[in-house]
Amino acid sequence: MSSYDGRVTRRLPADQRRAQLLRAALEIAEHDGLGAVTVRGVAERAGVSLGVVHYCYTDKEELLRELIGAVNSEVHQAATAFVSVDFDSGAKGAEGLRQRLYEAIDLIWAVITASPDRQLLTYEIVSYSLRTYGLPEVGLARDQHESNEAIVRSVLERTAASAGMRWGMGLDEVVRVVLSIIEGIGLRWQVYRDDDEANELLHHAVDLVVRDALPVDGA
Amino acid sequence: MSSYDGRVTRRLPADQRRAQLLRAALEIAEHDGLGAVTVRGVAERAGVSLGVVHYCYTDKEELLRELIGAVNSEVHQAATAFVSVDFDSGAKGAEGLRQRLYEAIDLIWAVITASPDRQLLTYEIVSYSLRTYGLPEVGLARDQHESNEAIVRSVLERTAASAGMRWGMGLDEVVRVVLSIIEGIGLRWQVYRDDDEANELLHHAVDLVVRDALPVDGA
DNA sequence: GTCTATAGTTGGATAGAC
DNA sequence: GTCTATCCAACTATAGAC
Repeated sequence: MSSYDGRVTRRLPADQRRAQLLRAALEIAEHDGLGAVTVRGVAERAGVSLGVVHYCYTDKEELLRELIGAVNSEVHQAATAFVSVDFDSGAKGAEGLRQRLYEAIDLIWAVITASPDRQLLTYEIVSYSLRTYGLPEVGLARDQHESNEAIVRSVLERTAASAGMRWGMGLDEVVRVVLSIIEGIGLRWQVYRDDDEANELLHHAVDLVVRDALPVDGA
Repeated sequence: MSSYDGRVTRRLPADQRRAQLLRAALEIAEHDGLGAVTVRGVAERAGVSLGVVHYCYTDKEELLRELIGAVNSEVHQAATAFVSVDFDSGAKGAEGLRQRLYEAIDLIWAVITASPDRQLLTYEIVSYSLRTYGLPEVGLARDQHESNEAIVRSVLERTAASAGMRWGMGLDEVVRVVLSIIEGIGLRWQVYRDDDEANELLHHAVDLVVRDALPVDGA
């Protein structure tokens, strides 16, 4: 028996099987949507028999839960990678801040649009979590938002500091507003797939937000 | 045979059956998600035999297509109703504009949060349209956005005019940015369901946007 | 023209083989 | 410990009854 990528994989230890199955599930979810993930489909894609999936995962829900966890973990990883990006160079003042934010937003946007299907999947995860577990336990959906919030916070904090500015409405508030704007533009982009428009909107958004920044006392 | 609401409905003309079935489908979609809509479930909820659904709708896809159309049509109706809301009274200038926008955003937000499940359904419709029909024909998903865009445009146009202001970055651009902000905050609200936070974010967003407004020449 | 009874497919889960 | 063969439920769709 051989898996979809040609490797012969008879009798693998459960740990490696789980990883292989998870990868197959992720590919299906990304390509055809979370709703298209079936136990049978995952087995087929991984080139194993149906029961193998149920040997590695007690039921479908556990598989999906792990799938969502994997997506969140990748989002989190991308977020932490972002913290090491440098925004220290450039002019001081509002104009310097604007330039830094343009740069940052271009980077963030590049990550988002690199995989539209993956991005769409994250929206589906939100729906799924809300519909399946309800409000009490939407933790799965929140993890994503918190990672994204960390990126935005890091960017807004450091760009402002290095430009000698501070946020008028308070860091937490700007962070949430900016994150919402990005998410909203992301949603709109899913529907229209107009890269130029999205880029324009993001820059307009930066322009609006920069107006909230004030010089730090004594700068 | 009696339907779920108690009315006896044997041998109804197809038109009325279609309407009844559509309503049942909508209720299921709203309550349990678009993915939970099954031909059987719709039949059961409407209190009719399974085949009746297939007599009224050739297949499940046609039913879903009509369901989405119905949702879009309701969104559109809500949008047009909004055009008759009056923003003509109040002070001139930036402060007057801000007050008008607060008022308008509160109204819009009330509509959105009146039915969270319905709101979540609209996100699911976007995913479904994209996954099922692909980019070539996402018209179904775009209809919603266009209705919403019409509301926002109408509001921004009239509030500014009546406050004697104009939009610095151009009406089309502000409209798209504001719509994106609202959608983004809506998405965030789905995850956190924090009414106070959402309200605060919306007001912050208004504050940012108002800074873009300029007095009209000769005002 | 409207609805019932039936068929065929796909899905999740398990008992038992190796 | 790992996988195969089998089961049963739920789904979409149709043929034919009234």
